[in-house]
Amino acid sequence: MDRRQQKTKQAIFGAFSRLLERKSFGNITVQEIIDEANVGRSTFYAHFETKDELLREMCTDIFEHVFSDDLRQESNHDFSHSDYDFEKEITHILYHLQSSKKHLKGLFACESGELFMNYLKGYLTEMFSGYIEKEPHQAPTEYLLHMMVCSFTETVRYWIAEDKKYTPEELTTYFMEYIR
Amino acid sequence: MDRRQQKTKQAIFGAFSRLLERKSFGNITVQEIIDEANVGRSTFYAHFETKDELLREMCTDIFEHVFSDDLRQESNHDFSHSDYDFEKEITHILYHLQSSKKHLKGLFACESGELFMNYLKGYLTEMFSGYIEKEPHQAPTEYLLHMMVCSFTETVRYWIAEDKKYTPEELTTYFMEYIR
DNA sequence: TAGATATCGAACAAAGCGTTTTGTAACATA
DNA sequence: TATGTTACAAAACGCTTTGTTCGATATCTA
Repeated sequence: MDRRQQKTKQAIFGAFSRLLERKSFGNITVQEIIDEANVGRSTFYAHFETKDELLREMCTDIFEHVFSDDLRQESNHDFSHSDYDFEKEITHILYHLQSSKKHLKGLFACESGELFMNYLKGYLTEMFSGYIEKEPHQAPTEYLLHMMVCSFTETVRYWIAEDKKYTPEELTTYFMEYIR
Repeated sequence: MDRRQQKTKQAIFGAFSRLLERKSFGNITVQEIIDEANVGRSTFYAHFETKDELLREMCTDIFEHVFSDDLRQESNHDFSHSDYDFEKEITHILYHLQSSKKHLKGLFACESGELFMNYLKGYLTEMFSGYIEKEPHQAPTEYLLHMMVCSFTETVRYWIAEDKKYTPEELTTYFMEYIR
């Protein structure tokens, strides 16, 4: 890929990410993005059809980067016999997320987070479904799965948004204690 | 208040709510709202300065309606000795929410939900803080509070979004089981 | 009924969007 | 190093949406 294209794309991603930290997605204009990124108008549209497309692409980029090696394992998650494996996987994911913290902050902070969140939730739903049903419960499995997935994304949100200084291991402990 | 104003405001609230069920807040135009509500352009702007203002006003309306009697109690929530009271309060809130289901669906369904969610979370944070610290725990209290609040809003979202046919009592049971 | 006021409808400027064009600079390659 | 290719900046464009204004009309209140 052309060096110029890389630079432009990175400039736009960076600018967009920075803007997302202080404004909601809906209130950010293309003009602001290209001003912040210092690229021409036509250049922006050469790379992205729309603002939504930019968001989508940034999300997939990050998601694929964060979960690339996990996805390669063909995600055969079966935690039915081992709490330890489950915890290890959680910590593993948190490490990945930590390394992408810079861009994630904007994505988790505001309304636009929905999109990346949905990627994450899709992945987690599959992963967590192996962990459920270990103990008998009244609530529908579907409900518990939904709640566990949301609890995890909210844990991450709590962690990222306020720059909480916990290690992935600490956070895993807290999370496991919460969902018991 | 003038009967015409009431009718107009209700027409706009209704139209907006219906649109929110099928489109995200950012993609709804004022034109669509006034077409759906069947009111003139100038009329809309006579009532609301902007689209965001409409959202804000609808949220406060619903929130105040749902929690009006609870708020009057000066919210002296102290559940330190009684799980029963806590459960009763939860069920109570769910009943209120159920009665406003129509408008809430749009607010919970999409990106715009953030605003109403934040009202709700503010209220719940105060309420839940009395329930925490009953058992010793490793995780920071702040974290647990955040998680409990989010768990509740997610429970409601799960309930509303998919028109799950649980009674407030059933849902309370599930929620209490989850947060234990 | 009379006076007040909410609404309608149309027209308007301003801002944002997405496209197109032209000239220039950075690139890959031979 | 020379050459063709590609990405970029800048400006102009038509279009959509926004938010305002104004006079005419319908509907309220008292």
